[in-house]
Amino acid sequence: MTPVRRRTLEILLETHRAMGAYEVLDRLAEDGFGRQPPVAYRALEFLVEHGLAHRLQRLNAFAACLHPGEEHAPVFLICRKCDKVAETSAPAVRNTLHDAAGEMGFTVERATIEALGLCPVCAEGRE
Amino acid sequence: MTPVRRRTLEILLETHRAMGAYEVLDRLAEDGFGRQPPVAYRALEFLVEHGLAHRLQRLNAFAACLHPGEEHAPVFLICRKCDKVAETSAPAVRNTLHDAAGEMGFTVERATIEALGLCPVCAEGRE
DNA sequence: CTTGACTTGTTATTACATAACATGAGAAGA
DNA sequence: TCTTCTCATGTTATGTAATAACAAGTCAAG
Repeated sequence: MTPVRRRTLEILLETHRAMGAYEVLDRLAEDGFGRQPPVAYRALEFLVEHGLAHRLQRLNAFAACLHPGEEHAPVFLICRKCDKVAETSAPAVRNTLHDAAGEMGFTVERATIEALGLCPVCAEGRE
Repeated sequence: MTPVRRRTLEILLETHRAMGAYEVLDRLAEDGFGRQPPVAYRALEFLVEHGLAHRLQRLNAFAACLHPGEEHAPVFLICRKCDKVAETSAPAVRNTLHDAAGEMGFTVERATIEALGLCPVCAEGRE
């Protein structure tokens, strides 16, 4: 865990939002780190590899992992209003997925499960 | 259903692979349609909106819908070797997802479930 | 002290996606 | 028939996301 990587994780944790790589990069640059895309991408890649962050495909964004270390099957609930990301664990979902794939002879190595919708807060207010 | 849209769908069906928008665009151009990105993106957007195709976030790509018309909860099995996409339906997965989200007060509007792995064919041969 | 693995940084380029505007065809209504 | 509206298609230009390829510094093992 190096300074850039630590700072990147801190940024993700502080905002608690789905963040684009370039958004992260801007913050890193403010703190004196490099201003080039690979700086952010490499740090984020590292965090993802080590289970400290996740990549959200739908938004082309990243979010800090809320359950690092634990063996978990993350499911993301992304609010389309405020971009906040709730991460929940639903082993049953994963199991069903693996079973269904297995029936077709397909070997699942990695899975992405993302739900887009409204969080409780935004659902209360007017849309 | 217009010529561009029809041709776009045909292309997706013919290849039966996850295709990037620019890949689709090249084929459309060969057939005399426009060469600019919006041509492909609009046609693909239309197909997705009308349930004739799906967008695969992990690959930034698109694939024809194999069960158009049916009310379905698609789950994608993407082979990382040959890029072929198998689309299966796993209502149980969706149900579990909706339930888990509901417990947290989250309203699911759309969900993306994609599995990356090896298809039976590629799993047989050497990786 | 030197080799090798690794991290960070750079420049440059590629890939993906959309904004904004112009044109033309076809339907709906005066 | 003519006008108007809608919508599909096409364009130019730009914005956003991601990676390739290389240079330089650190640090531990031998």
